Amino acid sequence: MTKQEKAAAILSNPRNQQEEVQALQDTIYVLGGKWKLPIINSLCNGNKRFRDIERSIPGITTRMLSRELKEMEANQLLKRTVTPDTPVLVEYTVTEYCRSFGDIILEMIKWGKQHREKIRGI
Amino acid sequence: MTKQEKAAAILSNPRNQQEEVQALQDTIYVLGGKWKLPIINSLCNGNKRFRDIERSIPGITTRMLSRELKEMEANQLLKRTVTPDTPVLVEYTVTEYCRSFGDIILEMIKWGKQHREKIRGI
DNA sequence: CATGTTGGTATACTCTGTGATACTGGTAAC
DNA sequence: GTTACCAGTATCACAGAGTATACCAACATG
Repeated sequence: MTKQEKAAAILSNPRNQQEEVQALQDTIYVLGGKWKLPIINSLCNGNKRFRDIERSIPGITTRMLSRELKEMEANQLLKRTVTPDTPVLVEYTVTEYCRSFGDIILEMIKWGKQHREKIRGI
Repeated sequence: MTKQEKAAAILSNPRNQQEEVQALQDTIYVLGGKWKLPIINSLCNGNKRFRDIERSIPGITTRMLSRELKEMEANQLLKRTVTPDTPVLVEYTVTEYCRSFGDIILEMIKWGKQHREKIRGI
């Protein structure tokens, strides 16, 4: 490493840190709250209908689910499809964009499982 | 797949889903809020002292930082070390346990960066 | 024809996470 | 001796996230 390279590294390091904090905070903002990740997870697990999603997420209320679904639809994280047969069928599906959270969700599930084992193990 | 295997798969599937939602919600609970992940990230980046951590996280207030550090210390996510030289030196470091969030944080930073690029690209 | 399901909305309430501001006691630097 | 840094604490205040409960219209099931 030359002198200039060192200097560049030193100077660029704080910028990278700033960038990373920024990126992290952005993600936290988009996924904010108790419910968005569980909803995405539920959809990815094949649940498409309102009541199915509701039942698959312990603790969520219809109001919260309704609000979050709306917000996430507005943010292009999922698609709402109405099939006007009788009875009307409403289906929610994740967008490709939303699928990009897959790795985060998997890591979080992994952590949660390990955590439980650890606690149980004590 | 035999009949029994199929049945077992069908029966075990909902249980796995339940388990996964549970794990996900546990993780969300532990990492809840705007600040815990940025704080862990900051510590992992080498910041140890209160004001350094504070400066490294845009938007955080001393009050929030103080609260979160206390809570995280109580939950064994980090260690507080006081060196009673004059002036007193207080240092925070992550525990091994806390390091297990590393993968989640990396995935979230990755997502945040891609998100920014995507938005900039439009 | 009473009951249950679906896809939600309406209203009212709690509460806590977060922010803004100020302050403290000790040390160090200028 | 005034200013600045460290490691926080103390109050106050608020929006909005989340909860609880009830309700609706349309259809299906027994």
